[in-house]
Amino acid sequence: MSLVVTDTLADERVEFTADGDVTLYVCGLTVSDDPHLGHARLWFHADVLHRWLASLGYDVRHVENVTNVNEKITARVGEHDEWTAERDVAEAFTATTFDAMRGLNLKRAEVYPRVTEHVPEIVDLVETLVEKGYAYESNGSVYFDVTSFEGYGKLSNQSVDELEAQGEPDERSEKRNPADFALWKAGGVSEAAAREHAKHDHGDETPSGETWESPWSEGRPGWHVECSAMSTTHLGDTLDIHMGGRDLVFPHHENEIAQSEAATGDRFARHWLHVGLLEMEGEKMSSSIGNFWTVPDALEELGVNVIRTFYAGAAYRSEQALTEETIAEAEERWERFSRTYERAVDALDSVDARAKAADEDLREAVETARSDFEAAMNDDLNLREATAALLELTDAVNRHVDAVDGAQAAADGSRDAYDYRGLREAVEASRRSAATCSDSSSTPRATATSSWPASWSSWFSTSARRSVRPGTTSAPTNSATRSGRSASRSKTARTGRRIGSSDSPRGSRTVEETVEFAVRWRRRRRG
RNA sequence: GCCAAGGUGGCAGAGUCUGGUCAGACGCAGCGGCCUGCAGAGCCGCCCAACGCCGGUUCAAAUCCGGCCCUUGGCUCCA
Repeated sequence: MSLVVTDTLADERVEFTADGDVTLYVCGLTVSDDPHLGHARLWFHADVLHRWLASLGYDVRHVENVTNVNEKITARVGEHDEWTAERDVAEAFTATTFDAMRGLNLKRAEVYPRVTEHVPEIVDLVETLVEKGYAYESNGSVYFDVTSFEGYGKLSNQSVDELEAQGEPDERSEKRNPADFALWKAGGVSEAAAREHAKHDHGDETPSGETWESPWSEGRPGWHVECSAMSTTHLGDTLDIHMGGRDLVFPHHENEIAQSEAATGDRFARHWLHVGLLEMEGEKMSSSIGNFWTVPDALEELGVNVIRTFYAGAAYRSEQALTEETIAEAEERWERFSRTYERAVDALDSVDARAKAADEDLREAVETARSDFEAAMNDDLNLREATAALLELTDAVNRHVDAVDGAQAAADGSRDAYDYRGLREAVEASRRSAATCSDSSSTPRATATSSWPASWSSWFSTSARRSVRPGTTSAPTNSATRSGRSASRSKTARTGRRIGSSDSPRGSRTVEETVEFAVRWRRRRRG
């Protein structure tokens, strides 16, 4: 059985094939703010894809860019005393981004390239495009001529004619066509742009950002070119998979295809995977809308286990709703996994676990779960279905342990036995099904019980044990106590949860307050 | 207006490619039972019945075709 994925460019489900190794490029973050759960949704699904491909035997070469040149970053220069330049701001948010990724237990990419370290490659790429006649210089800036690239619009199904008709003709524009896009922009960040994105008052000194020398002008890289330059540098001309948020299909990814394929003459990406948006009250979670929940805050509040379980509740290509209810569901699911895990471990370790005891129901459930899980994952990484398969297995494990416990408790004093092999196979099946390695340090008990904790929890977390018995975990992170508290938290205590970055200018808000904010914002926006 | 993704039960969310097994998965919420001193957890059952609307194709449509309505994202700057 092989993996099938939904490919945006082909506009259909296609069988994924590659020989030996897979090059995976994930369209990463612009580090102008704390990462939020919307960003993390992409990271999580890229992580699962990475793990699943590895389990299928591929050597995954995963690259994820860090865009650290942007006017939104520049706009925040001066917000704190130590933020004296664009790089300072970018470094601060790169650090919080990496912390967040670490906290979410993501497998590391091979490299996280930064724009600032790839300006020569970007200049090379732009020069190639100019030489080949796909780009032109205008007042020190360089633009890509969309009419020169035959396939322009093929990813987003737009025609150049339509795009041209939509654009506002501007006599003063440096562009030949309204739909052309910048590859190199002369000068620094404009005052208007710096002001628009600023969260504080610049006073007399409006920051203009870093600039670099180029054959055309001292200026800044264009808006889509960094992904082309960095992916090509690290993974070659043709990527196996290019992954990103659905909101980036146009123009970002469309432009990446145009400039990359025009420059190399080769296909840019064999497969395009787009992750659906995370919605909050019907709108996408977005820094600019303000309806966001930062990853650090969510980790603090929910713990990594619940967050990953939440993401596993919907397929990558679907949109997903973040509400009190959907979070509560993830908490319930995670706690259910954890409890069942505890019971299975206790039963396996018990003196009443016998190799000769056999529970056909359990063993059949193991087989079913194993094949259902694999089928679901291969079917376009259907995580909700895959999770369902594991939950069916928890049913069977609980049935088995219940039955034995029931017999033990019977007044007749008989001694019934746990199906050691069945339970152990549940462990093994889960491991093979999930086929992922755990990055976590193992507790002694986890080692003794083979890989169940590693496999089950690896989809969701670092260690299943934390959630139930925080005291026994060997990993000294605060998510241990966090999860432990979460397990015992009453339902009423869940309401009124604070969301939003606590140190953001907006301050901390409840869900209700954020929703109110979003509604007001939308009204204002639509006049 | 244009392009894209969607509109499935109280919620959430699979299924739509390859029409029938889909009155329908898994989970949450709700109800009942078992278990338990009680509760929780766990197990079993129920939840009396959902495929945006209209038309078409077909023996048969959530699934194909056409039209319409609605939601979200993108289409200006910016990555």
